[in-house]
Amino acid sequence: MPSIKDVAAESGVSTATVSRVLSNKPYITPGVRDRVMAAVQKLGYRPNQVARSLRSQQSTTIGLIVSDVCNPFFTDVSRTVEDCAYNQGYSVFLCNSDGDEKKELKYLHEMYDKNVAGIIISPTKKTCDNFSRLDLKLPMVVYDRPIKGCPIDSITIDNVDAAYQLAQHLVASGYKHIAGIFIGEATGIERREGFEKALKEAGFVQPTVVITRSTISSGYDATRKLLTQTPRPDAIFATDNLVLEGSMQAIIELGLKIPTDVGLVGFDNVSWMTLVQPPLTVIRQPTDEIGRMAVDLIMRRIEDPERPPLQVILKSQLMIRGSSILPK
Amino acid sequence: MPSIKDVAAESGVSTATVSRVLSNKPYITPGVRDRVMAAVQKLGYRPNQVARSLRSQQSTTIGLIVSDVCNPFFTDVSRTVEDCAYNQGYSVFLCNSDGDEKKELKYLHEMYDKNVAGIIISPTKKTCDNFSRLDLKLPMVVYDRPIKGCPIDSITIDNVDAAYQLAQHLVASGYKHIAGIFIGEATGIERREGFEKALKEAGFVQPTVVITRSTISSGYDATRKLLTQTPRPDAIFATDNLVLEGSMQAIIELGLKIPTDVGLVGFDNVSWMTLVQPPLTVIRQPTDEIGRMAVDLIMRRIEDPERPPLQVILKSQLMIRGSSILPK
DNA sequence: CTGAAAGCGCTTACAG
DNA sequence: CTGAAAGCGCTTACAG
Repeated sequence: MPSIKDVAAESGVSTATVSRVLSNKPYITPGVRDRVMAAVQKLGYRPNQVARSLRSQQSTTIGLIVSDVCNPFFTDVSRTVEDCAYNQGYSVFLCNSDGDEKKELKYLHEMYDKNVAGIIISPTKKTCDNFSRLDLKLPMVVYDRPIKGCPIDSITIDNVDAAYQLAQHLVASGYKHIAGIFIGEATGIERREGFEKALKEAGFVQPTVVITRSTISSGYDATRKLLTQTPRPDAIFATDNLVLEGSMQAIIELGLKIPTDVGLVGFDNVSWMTLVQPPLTVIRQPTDEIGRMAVDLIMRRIEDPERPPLQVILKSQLMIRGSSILPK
Repeated sequence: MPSIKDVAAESGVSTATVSRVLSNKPYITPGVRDRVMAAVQKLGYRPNQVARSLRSQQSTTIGLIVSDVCNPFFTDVSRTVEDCAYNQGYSVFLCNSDGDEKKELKYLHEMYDKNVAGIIISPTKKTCDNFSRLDLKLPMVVYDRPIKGCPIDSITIDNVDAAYQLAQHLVASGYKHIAGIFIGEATGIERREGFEKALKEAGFVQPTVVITRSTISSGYDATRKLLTQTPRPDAIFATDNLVLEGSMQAIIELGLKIPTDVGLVGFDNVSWMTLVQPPLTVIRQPTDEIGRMAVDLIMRRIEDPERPPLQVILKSQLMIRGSSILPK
């Protein structure tokens, strides 16, 4: 592979000049620019990004840490991030933390070592709690989860309010014994808060709450347990699409009917949710907007490390469908 | 951030020795090793991967090109690739080609410029056809799609046979007018071949075949068209999970019943497919095995660029469910 | 077993 | 407007 030296030799200028032409620096004599470009063309020269990155201490890679790209919420966000990054000439490093802070930390360091331009992350609980101690000296944007005590660019939805509305909707539909399945961290805490608020306002003294992990199988287990106890809940509120999927599995297996035996609602609007019978009522998160905004914020942070951090709260949307409507 | 010079100064040895200790090179006096490690610890030194990569012409990054990470087949493969790579000390660069060879080529070059250790790719049609002309001089593993006229490590399933079995199953179930929806490239061609073979053997002279793109909406459109013409097909064979999802949408919208009005089968075993009524009959692809094998092959190729290429063909599995069983 | 020195392929003050 | 030279932070023959 030709290096910048070969291009310099071919076009009869110094490597400095070749570098300047290629970086679109000003003050180049037009004839020189043409000669350099011709040499580049002729040799099929492509600048070595590793050398460029080492020397300039910059790069065109951004790191993206999700808890699990197989969760459709994160899949969608990742896709949008990748698209937007691509449009800005950046590429992305994808890592799954699995909610494991060890893994997350290892990835954060690895990204740092590889000199990424910035990191977009949905952090684990520990990292959320101790964000200020992380101190990676790198442009960072947090999404999906709230960071405490540290001014940083972040993108979230109003989870308390969204959960509140979703639970209110169940109440308004006439369900009397509503159970919620949440995870004990991140968005789970806020969603639980909104859920409990709505139920208390409706006069349900002690709402049933189960804490679990964000997987299909734990949603399944939790739901099975809930629906085989007495009194049996007549509606289930699932904290996210994975738990919701597990819940639906369990309900079907138990031979119960949605929405009459059990109402079912949750978070995340995944395409299969309108294919099942009945279709599922959910809070739709604006995954596109989240991804787009994350790239936007990280780019602006890379450009100006000193600008004041932005806390963006995006609108979510209650999608009412058959799974939560009791026939009169 | 401390550099190797600082560690050398702190431990009273040369940078060469520090480098040797950190790369676990042999012939280090134990006392020296300890002093260096202590200095590393004390300073919190982390080797700069960019510098290391530039100098050694190696790296611990592998590139992964999928057509679209939002397609659950690719999501699953990507996740496994990331996991396996992580276990080997590698991280992954994820890119979506969208089946666009321009984008794909740009990414391939970018990966080359960033000095990745190797690339795992499900190539576009054009790249499949002209693989030998690509000539990136980089370890490569191809998956999902067949490469012609070029010995290269690859991982596929026997799509012709899988489709043959799936179509045979429809025939055996008693469907008489079976239509197939395929894409005009990649796996679509082979799946169509197996489909047509089974139908011809069953005496269906001219099987109905529609060519489309691999998206939910094009599956939807194709199915709507098929099911509103006369004679109406009594079964639909969808080339992948996205087309299958669109098909199901269309069938529901038209008010037709599966499996009685229309049988429905396809490729890819996605978790929602057992949640819908009736659950869908599909060919399950071993996404885990594919991802694991891809990383395995790329590692072995990185280790030994000269080893003879392997063409791995993995077993798929016919999962018979309610969507293709006509009641007697 | 260890160090001095060259060099990976660029960019960037500095000088002219 | 351009070039000579230094240097980003490592690794690696080479010599001892």
